[in-house]
Amino acid sequence: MAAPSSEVERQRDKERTRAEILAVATREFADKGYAGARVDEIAARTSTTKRMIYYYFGGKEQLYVAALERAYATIRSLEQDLDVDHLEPEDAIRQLAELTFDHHEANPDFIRLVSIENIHHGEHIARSEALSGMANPALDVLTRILGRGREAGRFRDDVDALDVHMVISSFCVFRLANRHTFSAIFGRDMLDPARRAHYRLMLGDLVVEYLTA
Amino acid sequence: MAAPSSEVERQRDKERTRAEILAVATREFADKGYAGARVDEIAARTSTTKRMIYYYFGGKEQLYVAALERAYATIRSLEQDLDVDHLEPEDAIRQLAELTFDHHEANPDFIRLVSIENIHHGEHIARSEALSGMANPALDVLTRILGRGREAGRFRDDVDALDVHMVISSFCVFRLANRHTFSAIFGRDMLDPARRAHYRLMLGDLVVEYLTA
DNA sequence: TTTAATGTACGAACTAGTGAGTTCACTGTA
DNA sequence: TACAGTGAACTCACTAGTTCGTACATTAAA
Repeated sequence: MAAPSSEVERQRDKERTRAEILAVATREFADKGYAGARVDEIAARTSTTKRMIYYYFGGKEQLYVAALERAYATIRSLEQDLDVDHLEPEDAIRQLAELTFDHHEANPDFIRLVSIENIHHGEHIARSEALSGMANPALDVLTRILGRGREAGRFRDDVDALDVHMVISSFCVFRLANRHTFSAIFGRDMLDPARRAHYRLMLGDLVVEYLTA
Repeated sequence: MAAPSSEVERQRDKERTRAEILAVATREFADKGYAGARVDEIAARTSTTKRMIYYYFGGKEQLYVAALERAYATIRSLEQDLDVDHLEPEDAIRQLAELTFDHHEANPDFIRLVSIENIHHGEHIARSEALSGMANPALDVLTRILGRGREAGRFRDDVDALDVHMVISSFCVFRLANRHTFSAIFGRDMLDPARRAHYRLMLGDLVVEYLTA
């Protein structure tokens, strides 16, 4: 048979097992919340057993923190490839906002994990060294864009990068995180594909009009 | 002794007991989430017993729904006394936004319950007749303001009241719902009283500049 | 052969919910 | 006015089922 000595088709694979547990746990925690998620359920959805969860992660809480850390790391790495320094400040802001819009929409589990972590008063993220120090690359980009816009006299100067980031995040996060109650009360699905372009444009207009006022 | 026949100091009081359970349950669910909240803990924090929770509400889930319904009703009643029809559209919008800002800040438990309900995919709110139909009075006000602004040629016409409501809610909800992770990652407390006026003004500017662009 | 990785079975603690009985306020009746 | 009757409000103790975590045995790989 084919190469049994190489990396192909290993039955016992530390990384593979860890990664599978983490992926399943992320889905489960994002779906049910920390208290609502069940370790036995997570184990059942993997090809391994509950014993392995405790072997690799130590316990339910550490598994949750690991899932949270991985989710943040994923989003951060996506933000890395953001190159808008060659654009006009208005266009750069717009592109940054739209990238955030796209990332959030493409990663609903991340949004849900963040909501869940906030329900728990951010106690885990505050304790995690990997997360509490993790800077946001998008913020540096934003700082540069704002600086260029202000120098050119085109942007207002009573807000900083974090304020603008907050506005963009608010919009993108709300659209995902609160869609269920919003839909139940107002009968409008904020994630309806037919409305996507409208919201995306709206966010860009919102931020740019505010900054250039 | 004084009037034993009147309403004073009743030991057995249906309404009082129900209300106390509901108040404690609201705090507990808002604090721990649905799955994280403990019926025994809720009972312990009341002056009555767990049996009474089942006697009056039927079960944990019905208690949660009752707490959610009461929270929404409270917010809606606050929105009732909103009279801005005499103001210029720009000022009216600003005042509406600031009222929402104030209400959300004053009712963190409501925001948390909504977050929690969204984690549960809004399954309870969708089933609740009391909630799924409950219209938002602020939305009617908003519709009128937008109409006046558009007629006067001062507001853009590519957004409806629900879109504007969404922007305002996004900002106000995010500031409360995500403050823990935001603070852990960026080191800025969005609820710092010193920054309150700045955010309040920022929200008004944001919406007005967008609408009048 | 040694050790890392894995599976099975189990237990201690917790948790939602209930069965059964008690107390209290009030009402009609003698 | 005394009092038995009644139903709502309430207490206590218990159980059936769940859930996290682990002891112990086993297997594959180095």
